[in-house]
Amino acid sequence: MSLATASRALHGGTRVVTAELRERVEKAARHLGYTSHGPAQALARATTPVVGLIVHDIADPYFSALAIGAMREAHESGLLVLVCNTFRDPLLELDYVARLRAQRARGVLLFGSGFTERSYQSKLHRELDLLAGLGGRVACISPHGFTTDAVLPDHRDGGRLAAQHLTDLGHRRIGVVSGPANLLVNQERLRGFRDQLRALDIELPAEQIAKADFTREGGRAAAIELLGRDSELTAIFALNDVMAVGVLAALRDDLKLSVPDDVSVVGFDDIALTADVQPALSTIHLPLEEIGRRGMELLLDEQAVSTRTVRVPASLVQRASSAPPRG
Amino acid sequence: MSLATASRALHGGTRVVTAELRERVEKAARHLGYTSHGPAQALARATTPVVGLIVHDIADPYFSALAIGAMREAHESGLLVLVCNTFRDPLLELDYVARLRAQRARGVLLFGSGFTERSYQSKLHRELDLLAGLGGRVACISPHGFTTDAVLPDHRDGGRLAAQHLTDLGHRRIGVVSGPANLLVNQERLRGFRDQLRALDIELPAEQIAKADFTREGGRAAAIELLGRDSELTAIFALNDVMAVGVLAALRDDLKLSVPDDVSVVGFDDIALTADVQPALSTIHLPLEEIGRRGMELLLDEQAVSTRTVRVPASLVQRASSAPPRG
DNA sequence: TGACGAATGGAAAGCGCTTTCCGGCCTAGA
DNA sequence: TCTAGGCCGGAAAGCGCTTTCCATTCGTCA
Repeated sequence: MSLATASRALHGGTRVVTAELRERVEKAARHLGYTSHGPAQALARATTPVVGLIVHDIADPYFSALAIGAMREAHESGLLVLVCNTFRDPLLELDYVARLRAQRARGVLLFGSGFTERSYQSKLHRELDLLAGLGGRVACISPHGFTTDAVLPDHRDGGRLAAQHLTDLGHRRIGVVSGPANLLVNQERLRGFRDQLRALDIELPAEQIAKADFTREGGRAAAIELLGRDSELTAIFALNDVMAVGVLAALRDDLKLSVPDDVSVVGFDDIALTADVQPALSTIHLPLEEIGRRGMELLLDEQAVSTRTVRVPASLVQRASSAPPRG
Repeated sequence: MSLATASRALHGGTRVVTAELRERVEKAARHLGYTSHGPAQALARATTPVVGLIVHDIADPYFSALAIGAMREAHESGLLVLVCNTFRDPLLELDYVARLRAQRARGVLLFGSGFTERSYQSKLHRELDLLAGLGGRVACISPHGFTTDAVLPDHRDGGRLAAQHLTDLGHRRIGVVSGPANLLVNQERLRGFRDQLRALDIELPAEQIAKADFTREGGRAAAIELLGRDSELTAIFALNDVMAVGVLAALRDDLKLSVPDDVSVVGFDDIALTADVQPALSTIHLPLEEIGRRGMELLLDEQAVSTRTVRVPASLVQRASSAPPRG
């Protein structure tokens, strides 16, 4: 019996084989402890069963929620997922795209936000173009500064909703804990927030904005700074939940202020456990797992006639951390 | 110029090449937009630059904390990580090991716990043996029912510490929210807890143990059940933090009981945000990221003379959710 | 019963790379 | 000036598979 026959029996492929023969081959394979050689198959078939996922930090609940959605979808298509953790380093991101290309990944799904720097964007774009030239597909979540298939949560409107919520409650002097200024998502969220305030003729001077990285500790430090600069603030909007949790910690542990009595807090993303923190966090909800799933769907759906965009609305979830300002 | 020369220039490999030549080749490669073909390299070199990570649920902070540690280590060795999410399905786990073997992954790192079923264990063991026969390495976190390189957090002692803590506070009637009975980690933690109680002549009747899956909702339902069965319980020990958060939610939202005044709660793992929940959770700390890192270290360190075992101690972190029983 | 077509097994050509082996060139020592 | 030894570039084999192309066999219809 030849290799050709065996290959056909094992994978069907172009031609069908008698059930009896397949049976026989499979038994022999099992008996010999044979395992097909993936790289060789990839070479011969000119395709691999793997896709790449690029995340900034898989330990961040935001990314892991997106990831689980994407992985579920990938699993349903029988694909393996190479998870690339950039540790928020743009250079590493570029490097990973190149490596995924070398691995001939079917596609690359970019999570997290792109950076605003033009040079970064064009470099990344070039890497992705090379990938596409090799037949790889590309999709991303949130804007990355160039056009590809993308799932676009409405960050802008989310920011707007947060402003509306806080102003509806009566807040006028609101601090903002912003993430890194060069992240596109961050910009969008902030822009929506500011637009809404402006529509109501409320000021948002620079002193009321504090920068932090997207971490709990960053949020904590930023909150302390904000209230140090202006103790009259009655509310704080954190541009993501992880930082919002830090803000709550600062208020509770460092500043001994009560939330929402002294200060209201609103976050963004609605990650897991936001309902369980102290106090339960009001936030802008994004269906993260669903977003991840849709992203992978886009990546795997070959019928791309043109660039597709899936818009996902944001919504407000009011919990215990926001209330009308005291007095 | 031949392919051989180019290959040597690009990767060094067995022989060194003039700097000038390398320069020239690299420029040409860049100019042509050349990207090496990973699968072909893998075939020729008989090795791949990828390792596999098997997790039950990457969105669970326990696993994502382990994962980030492992990924950091893998990145330092220039390896790509294939993350396989089993969705807690043992069959899928077996399937993933087989697929990683087919992909000729350098090694497979198993997170999470093994199941107690003998048939599962022997099947998994067989898959892993085949992998090892192909030169792949294997390591795991927590016991899996067979011997490999392993990082073994002291689950037993963690359980013991939890019991000691609660009994030291004066609790005698303690409920336990257990995870699936067929998970080895779960067994170990419970055993340690029970041993310590027994040493103090305290009963732990079956009615004081409620089973749940390892989720927040599971913990919540289990807490309601436990207190329904015995309203005199003064404390609850949840076998992991995710369930403990569910227990807190049940107490707060469903049963309107105060923690720790009415009921004390202790968790296990010390995942992110446990300090931020309401009230801050007393728990058994495990250095998760470090554990993940050590696991990958074991996996990548080829010098394995014999099976290596890294033991990691557990420790108590007392926060606000545990206190002496009322009156 | 003969011949034609369908169906099936096998030989062989690659897929894109690495690496061994060989041959030519250059340097240095006699 | 001649030769031995060291270097370096290139040809070619081979990694393990898939798939095309042929050859063969079988079934069927005239």
